[in-house]
Amino acid sequence: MQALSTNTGFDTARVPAFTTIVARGAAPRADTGQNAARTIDELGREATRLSFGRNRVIYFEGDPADYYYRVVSGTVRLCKETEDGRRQIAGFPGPGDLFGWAGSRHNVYSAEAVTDVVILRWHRRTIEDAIARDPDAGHRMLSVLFEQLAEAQNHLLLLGRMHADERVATFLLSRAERNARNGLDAGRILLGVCRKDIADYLGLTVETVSRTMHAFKNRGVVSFAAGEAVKICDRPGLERLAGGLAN
Amino acid sequence: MQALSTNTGFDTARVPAFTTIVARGAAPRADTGQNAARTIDELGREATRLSFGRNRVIYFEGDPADYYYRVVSGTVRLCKETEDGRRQIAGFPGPGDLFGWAGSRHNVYSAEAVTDVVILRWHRRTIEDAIARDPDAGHRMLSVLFEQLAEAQNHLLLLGRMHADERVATFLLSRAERNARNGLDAGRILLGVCRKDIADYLGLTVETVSRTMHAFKNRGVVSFAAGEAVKICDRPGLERLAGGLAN
DNA sequence: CGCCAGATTGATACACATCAATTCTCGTGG
DNA sequence: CCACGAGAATTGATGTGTATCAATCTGGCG
Repeated sequence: MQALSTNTGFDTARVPAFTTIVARGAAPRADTGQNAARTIDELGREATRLSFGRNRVIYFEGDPADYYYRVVSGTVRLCKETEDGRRQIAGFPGPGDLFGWAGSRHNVYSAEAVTDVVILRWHRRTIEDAIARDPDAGHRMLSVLFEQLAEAQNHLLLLGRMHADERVATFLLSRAERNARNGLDAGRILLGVCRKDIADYLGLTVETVSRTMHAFKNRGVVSFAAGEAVKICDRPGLERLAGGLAN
Repeated sequence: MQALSTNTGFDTARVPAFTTIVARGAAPRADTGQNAARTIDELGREATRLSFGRNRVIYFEGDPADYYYRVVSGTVRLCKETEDGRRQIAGFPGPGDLFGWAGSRHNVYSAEAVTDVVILRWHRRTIEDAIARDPDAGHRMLSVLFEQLAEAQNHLLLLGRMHADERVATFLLSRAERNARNGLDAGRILLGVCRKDIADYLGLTVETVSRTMHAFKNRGVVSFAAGEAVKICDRPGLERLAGGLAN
């Protein structure tokens, strides 16, 4: 087991060359008071704090999955690509969200920085030790995983059976809800990811995403504001478009 | 906490009317020696043994998710439906596989019996108690979940970005591998589920599944045998069709 | 000001869905 | 043992939602 006594007991040995260690073992931001992440919070001192520039790779699909991560600031994308360039995005972890270590041996997806990001990283063993010490920590880790599994399974229905307009509406609503959870205005969505990322998350093309969003605008369901902001003008309408899958 | 001292300490109070309690707290079949399920095995005595006839519902999407299940025999489907009848299947748990309790509060998917099935059921609290007693049990539960999450994430790429022939080829190979894990002939696939279930798992229609499988047959990649059996004649060919996603 | 990546818009193509018959399979009863 | 029926699977003809290809537009930045 690693040294736990010092305030800054983090290792740098395994940090990939393209990463930069930004901070000492400071406590993670408490911006999202998600109870599910508490276990991780308590391990704040054992975390390595890393930052990645826009579009840098945090880890590759196929790499040994020995670490667990938490986003401090910025947005990450979890993605996977075929040789001929088709890409699927599984999710966009944001501040407070956990990701990584999603398989026994190797990562199933890559993780990349959508924006400049700051993340905390723990070795798998650190988490395992914490669970061994504190049974309650095990429950909380299980909760986190159950939530991620539920999210992935909802995503299956979207990709397998929903039409383009339902997919886009569902995406907009999920973004709005994320805003609400973070105490922001739920009526004004900051997308935070480009059209290509949205398309690859929804299993569509950029053209279809663009057309669908403009169709929503023309119907008066949303309007476009400064920057990448989308304003929800008719939430019930948007929910109807999402087909009752607004979660 | 429930009584643990008796050999047959299972409750019947919450068994839905359409289920039948078949057996006493007998040890589960050790047919699949998957280490990941060991935790559950050790709890065999606390399990309720249930059986369901073909197409009966084990639990509904939206029901409180208080139970965890293990398949003893038969095949289960995890599925979700829109009001207008579109259906997505997330997976087909078979002997030895765990399912259920996949969200904090409520089930995200329904579970139904594809064939006649026998399953073991534990209350969530039983699992939580086991984890509290035995830290190693927590790791094993986490492993199970990580595996399920990885499976779901692979399924995302299939549904979001793969063509019909790639989907079908991937499905056939995954069935073959399951056979191999269970000690059966990996060259002879017993589908065990009807075309509609395959279609809803792959995000296609029955017609497309049928056409694609026959196209494989005409190319000499597979051949059809008695019953629902499919014989793999050209495994490298099938793997090429799957597009390197044969897992 | 001019560059360039990202976004939009339009015209066309195509993979798969949909609709519509058959044909197969297998359990059941005469 | 065979006829029957019903659900499942196959096969064919046609439709359509979204991809693809191809410009054009926009906005941030050196």
